[in-house]
Amino acid sequence: MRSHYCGEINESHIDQQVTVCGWVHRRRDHGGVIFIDLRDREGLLQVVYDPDKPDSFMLAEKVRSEYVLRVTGRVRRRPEGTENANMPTGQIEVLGLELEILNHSETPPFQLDDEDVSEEHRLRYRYVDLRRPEMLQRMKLRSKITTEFRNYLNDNGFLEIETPMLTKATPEGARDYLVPSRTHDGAFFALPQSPQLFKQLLMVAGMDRYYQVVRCFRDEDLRADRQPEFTQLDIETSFLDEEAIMQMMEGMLRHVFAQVLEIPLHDPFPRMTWAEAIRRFGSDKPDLRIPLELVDVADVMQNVEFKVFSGPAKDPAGRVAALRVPKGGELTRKEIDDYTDFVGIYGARGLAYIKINDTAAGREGLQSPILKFLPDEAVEAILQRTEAENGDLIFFGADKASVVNEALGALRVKLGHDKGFLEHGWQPLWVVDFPMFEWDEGTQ
RNA sequence: GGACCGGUAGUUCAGCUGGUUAGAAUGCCGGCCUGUCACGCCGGAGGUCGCGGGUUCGAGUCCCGUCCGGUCCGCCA
Repeated sequence: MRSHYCGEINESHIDQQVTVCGWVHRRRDHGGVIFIDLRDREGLLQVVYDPDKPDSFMLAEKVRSEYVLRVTGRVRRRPEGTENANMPTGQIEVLGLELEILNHSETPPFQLDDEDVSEEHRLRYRYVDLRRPEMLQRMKLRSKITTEFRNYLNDNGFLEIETPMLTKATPEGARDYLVPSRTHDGAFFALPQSPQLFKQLLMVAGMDRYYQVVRCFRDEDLRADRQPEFTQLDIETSFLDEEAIMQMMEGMLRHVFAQVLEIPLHDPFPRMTWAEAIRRFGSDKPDLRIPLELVDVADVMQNVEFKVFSGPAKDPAGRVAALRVPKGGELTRKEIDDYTDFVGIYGARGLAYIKINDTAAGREGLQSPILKFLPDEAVEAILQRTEAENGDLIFFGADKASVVNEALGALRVKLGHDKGFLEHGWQPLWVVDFPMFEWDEGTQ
């Protein structure tokens, strides 16, 4: 019978006899003394075996990584100078009196403390991967987050209600996952892309405030951050206006961040219209941790000789924008070429730039393949509008507005990560006043 | 559906312009070690270089095909 978790034993247990069960995280055999770090869901505990107890000592010599043990022993303070400050249980240890090997283990397919194991391998041996303390922490974090969502919503009069999984197709736009019916030959269930219809039924019925931590399914191709099967917090309310909903949701996020991470979020969250987000960041979900912004320069490009710029500048559906990169002058030719290829993915046909070496030296202080196409007034206006400083670099996008937004928006994020512009912390933001419709440009 | 990157000991990787017996770290096995905590020291085992074909005197390396994995675009909110 286990008396304690490994990780919960501390100085208050000194001189007590305890029985712990867990996995061998590591074994250090010094010939005359053997240390075993025993692991369970609450942490690590050092167990010591001396030759004075020959039976258990001989067993301890046979122990290998990931064996499952039951250990009975006496908690004691570690000898002076052998404490381990890096371990929560580092002030104490258990002197092993008895040892039972509950299960042997084959050599693990990878080391649990190896950070570099490929995801493919970790998934193949998921039963080992899940033993890693990092995975445990993530599971605990997830559990804590959903618990705090529930706490907040329950306190605000919400009902947690489950909705069906095996249903009819409720088209959201994605492909449905289908499940063949046993009883109706040739018919299929569809797995829900979201509980949309069901929660609306609940509102019609007067349930008033509903939420669900719910699995949803969309049969579309994956991305690094997008899986076909995922969990969302689904909410529906009746008789609340937009303002009340926003405040309630803000309150929920502030509650969860405070309870789970002890991070205070802004109160209130800043708000930005969709149009402003697109204009300044080229995205309807801008990452405000990156301090780079798009600046419109179409008006100064309308009459330049350079048709690549003047064309989109005159086109009502076009956009010409600049993106200033602080200290971007340090970018190498190869890096600029790579970024040019990068924006090509989004349909941009090129990536013009100006390096600013010395703003006081006029055109002589600038370096750019397109400088010869631009009159002084245009160059002047660009430098002023982007607030360029010596050592900066300005990228340009000129094309259909959607191409410029997507290309420079993505470039902005990539530069933020590549060049260390990403500021730490959390920047929640409401983006409001989305358009009701968008053009389908039929790009296939 | 498309573009790009990758596949070499158990694991993570190196292997240049083709050239002797394919290396490192870690893990594993054995030996030594009574205070370590990524213990240390000594020794050892471990490879269908994803697969198939081609070029060549010679292919891990070059070419073609194919399978698998990843990232992104399309798609998806």
